[in-house]
Amino acid sequence: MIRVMVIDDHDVVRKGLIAYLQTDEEIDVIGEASSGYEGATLVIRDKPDVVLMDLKMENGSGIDATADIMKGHQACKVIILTSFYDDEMLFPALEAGAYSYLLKTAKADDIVSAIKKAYEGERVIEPKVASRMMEGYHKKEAERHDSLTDREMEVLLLIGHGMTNQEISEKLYIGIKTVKTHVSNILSKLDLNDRTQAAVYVHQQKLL
Amino acid sequence: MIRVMVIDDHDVVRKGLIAYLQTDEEIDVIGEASSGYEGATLVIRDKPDVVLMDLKMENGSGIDATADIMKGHQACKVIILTSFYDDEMLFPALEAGAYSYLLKTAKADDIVSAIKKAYEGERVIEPKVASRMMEGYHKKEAERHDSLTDREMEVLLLIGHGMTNQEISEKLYIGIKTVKTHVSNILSKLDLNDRTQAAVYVHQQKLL
DNA sequence: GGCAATATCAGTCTTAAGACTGAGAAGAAA
DNA sequence: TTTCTTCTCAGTCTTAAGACTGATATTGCC
Repeated sequence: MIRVMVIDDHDVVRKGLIAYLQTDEEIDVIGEASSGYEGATLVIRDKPDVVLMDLKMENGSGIDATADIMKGHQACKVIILTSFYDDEMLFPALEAGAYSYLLKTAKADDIVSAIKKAYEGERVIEPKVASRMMEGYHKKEAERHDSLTDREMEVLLLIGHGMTNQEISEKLYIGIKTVKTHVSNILSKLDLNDRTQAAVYVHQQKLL
Repeated sequence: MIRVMVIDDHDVVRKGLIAYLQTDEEIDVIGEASSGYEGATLVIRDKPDVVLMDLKMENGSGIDATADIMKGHQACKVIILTSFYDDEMLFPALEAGAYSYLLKTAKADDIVSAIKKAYEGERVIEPKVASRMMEGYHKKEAERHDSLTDREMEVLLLIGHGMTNQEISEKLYIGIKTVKTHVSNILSKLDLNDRTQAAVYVHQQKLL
């Protein structure tokens, strides 16, 4: 039996996924969690063979949770499940220790298959995503140098929501001076003139 | 038995949802579809009591599919399932004939409950969404009356390009004071706080 | 003619933005 | 250990933004 844990903040998806997985004889769902933090804790305690992890969750991202898991239970195979539009997260996910990377548009049986393959030591990277990876690789290689840090990207996305520096500082629990520093660095790195152009950038690059 | 059909282009979600629903004794899943078009056809042919419809699908939206269904099988209760960020689709959905409107962050049992309620003639509108609806209602009511003038729309789009007041004034051959007046009126009419939010608005409403 | 909507612009005032300089702390990498 | 990066924050200074009030010209409508 492959011991599996499902982490997804969408109750519908999680319960459904579990119900479907239970129909397979080789799979045993030993636990579930609705947040990355809770999930990481459970994984380290119960040490499942495979974890199905939603990438985007309200309380803490799947990336962070994956990184936490790898610290406490390195043998675990984390399969990232993601919706279509965040394939730019593939690299951070793999870097954090994710084993496979699937789109939610994948067939349900592909998920089951990916679990079994992961258990046997074979990675599955969604073809669509993999091809984009190759396209974007060289570009990003050049851009990466003077690219945004994690924190800066975080701030940039909040600007893309239309937030002021004050609001961002409250959201991130940091000083407004710090936010201003981040914003200045963002504008400088992306060669933009003001936050409005930054917001436009976010939407044109479909970062949101 | 309540005869249910599930329409969702995410195979994981669909299969999972079905597997979960089948565990309920009162519910019988009689069909499924991975696109709105295919789903509408099946619904009209097999006439289920309740339809679970994903709002965002790759091939044709859930709104259109719902409208099609209501033309061919009006007694059908369509429950819209949606992710968190498209509550602006509530009105179009209800207009198209949707019966209930749930977020995917809802508990799995809430979905089951919503199906039973729909079958018995009771609507379920997600509270979070409903409250926003009330907020947005008057706004939209007022918006249609004194929506933006041609000139204001012109200015709004330039803001959406990331231009400053100075640049806009040069582009339109008018004084910067005039631009400021337009901007103030735009922000007031659209209930926004600053030009950054205006730029975000432009892109979210796909005006550019 | 009178009326309403629109577009234009002035003046004043307050504040958020952003540039620039400098610097301390933590962590990773060499 | 030293070095580098990142994240944090302070202080100063300049300017663009935006609110508010008020004014004039034009157009179309009743």
